[in-house]
Amino acid sequence: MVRQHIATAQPVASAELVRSYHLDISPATVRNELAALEDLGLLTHPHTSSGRVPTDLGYRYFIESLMPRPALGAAEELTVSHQFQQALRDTAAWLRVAASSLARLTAEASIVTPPAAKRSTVRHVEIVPVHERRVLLVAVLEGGQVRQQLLEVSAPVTADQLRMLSSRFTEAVAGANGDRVRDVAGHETGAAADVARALARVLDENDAWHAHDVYVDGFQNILAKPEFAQTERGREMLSLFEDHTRLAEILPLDLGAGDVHVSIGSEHRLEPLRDCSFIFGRYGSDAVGFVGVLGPTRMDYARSIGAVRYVGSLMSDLVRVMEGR
Amino acid sequence: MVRQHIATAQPVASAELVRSYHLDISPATVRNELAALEDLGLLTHPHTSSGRVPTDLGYRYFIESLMPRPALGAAEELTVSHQFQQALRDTAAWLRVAASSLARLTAEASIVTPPAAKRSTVRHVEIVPVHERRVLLVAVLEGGQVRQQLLEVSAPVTADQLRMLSSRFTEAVAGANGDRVRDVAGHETGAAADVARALARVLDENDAWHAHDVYVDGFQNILAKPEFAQTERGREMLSLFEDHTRLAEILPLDLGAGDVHVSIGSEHRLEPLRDCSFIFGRYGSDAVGFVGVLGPTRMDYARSIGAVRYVGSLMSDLVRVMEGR
DNA sequence: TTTTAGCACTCTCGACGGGAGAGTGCTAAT
DNA sequence: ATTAGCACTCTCCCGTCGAGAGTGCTAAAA
Repeated sequence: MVRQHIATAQPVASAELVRSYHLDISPATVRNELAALEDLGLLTHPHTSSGRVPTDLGYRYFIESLMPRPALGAAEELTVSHQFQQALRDTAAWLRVAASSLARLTAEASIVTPPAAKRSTVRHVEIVPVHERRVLLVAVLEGGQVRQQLLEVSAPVTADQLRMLSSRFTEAVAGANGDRVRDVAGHETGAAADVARALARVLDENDAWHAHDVYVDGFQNILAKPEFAQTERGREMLSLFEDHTRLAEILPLDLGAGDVHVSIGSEHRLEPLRDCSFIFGRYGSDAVGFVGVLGPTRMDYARSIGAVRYVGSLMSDLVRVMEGR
Repeated sequence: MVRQHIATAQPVASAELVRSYHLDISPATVRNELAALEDLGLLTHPHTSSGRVPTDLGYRYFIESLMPRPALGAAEELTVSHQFQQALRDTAAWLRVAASSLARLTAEASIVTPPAAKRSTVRHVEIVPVHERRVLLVAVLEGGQVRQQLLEVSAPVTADQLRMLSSRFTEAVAGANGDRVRDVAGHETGAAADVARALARVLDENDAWHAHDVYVDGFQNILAKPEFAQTERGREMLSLFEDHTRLAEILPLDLGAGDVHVSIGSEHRLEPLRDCSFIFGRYGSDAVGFVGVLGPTRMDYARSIGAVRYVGSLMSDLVRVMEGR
């Protein structure tokens, strides 16, 4: 009840509450109640005589106990799912669309990580000639990601040889992970060995947490919020945003499928982002990735959680399509 | 001489100039000179009694006439080229590396657009099965970009059929542009026609100016500058930064190869970015893209121009490698 | 026992003002 | 042509003050 009003502004006063909710009790009564909540640690004062502000604990309590079941409107869901439909074909656009949808829905900053398999395996390999001794290795992974790698081979190869090599390789390594591909490399010589080693490396890199390909969007929304008018805090947040390697610090890697993780203010480990909250959801099953939003502790949790959950489910659908199910 | 000092701070005063350059003339003399420059329109006052600030025209004159030949230090060039070496294999990382190098070198925000051919042509086509009637079309374009597209075919196809189709297609459309591929599509039926149509669409999309895949970096640097401490202006710039479609407004599309285009303050068309400058360079020959930095009018032009030129030349090298030369 | 009115108290915020400092423009002397 | 001197004009940084908002507490009312 209290926080609802917080979601739109400044500290909130007792008289303001009775006015905006048409309560037929006096401000004094409300003050007593608020004082009680303050004793419980759910609210604070910025200074002795000013409205109340929820504490992190207060927000937590709000989310757990009194928040309406988070959900987007049907019309909004339709808009977003429509956008996903549009992007269905263009697999490279999925993450971008997810990030931008999330940013627009929540009016916060959004983060989307690519789906990462615990152990990537190959579905198809193609070796495309570029120049005499230079080839482009294109690997389609189980899960549909496409990885490319430019490489020099130790001996010149013809287009025909590459074609044969490609199909032989696809047979040999289909379904194989990095280690298995390395085994195969051991039995090959010349250009074939070069290619196999490169392929193994691609798979390994794909297994590691890679900070590239993380999509972010909507940072504008953050700078527009009054609490970030003083740039200091905005800068801090932006640096987290641009340096994707640091994202690993806040991703809830142990999150269960379909769950949504909310981290409020001081609950997370990032000192300079004390009064920011993160909301993350997981998508996918074999290969998992994260979608999330990032905003001030004062944010519309119901809406954001709903948006994260919905976009996460859409991403899961897409991944499922790509996994051939 | 004057601007040098500007590059580090606030309006600059006459006495300050004699002090920092150990001139053996008096402040009054300097004042007379400055007043003369002001009459020429190269300098202004923020208010009647405060140091001089260069006008856009002043910066322009500085760049054209008195700036030292822009160049990076050998050590810096080495660092950057080393980073490019690292990323040589990973074609998907090129743009990212370029953007981050530029941002770091200049301490401004950077923008890198992917290489776009006037008329994309195909080098290799591969059709990978995903599900019974769902396939992933992977197209390697002349110039080495890899494009993927997920599509439903009207009739079920087997993996063997796809393999044959892939190699037949690669023969049929190698070197072809969108229109030619569409011709081919006309002679095909069933799944083959579906694939050909999709391929033509991919090529067309690639020819159009596409705002995705634009890499930006270093926006932190901008927020750190004192002139952007008030968020308003920073927001304006960030919105340009996040909404890549708007970038088309400022790209100097007619730029000659190897040239660097500098746009200072009011010289460009973007009203809200009155006191920002852009520096853009072009890279590539068949397929061209842009690298650029974006900062306040008060920026280190020598350094930035040098950095843009150097990173542009490295990108040209990479593109040349990919074009098989 | 709970609610409420009343009131003193506290803290923020914007306006006002004055003084210091920085820097210029001008004039007259060198 | 250069320079010293000086008046003048801004900005910027306090300190003060009053208005306004909102609380906490106490005592009365329900």
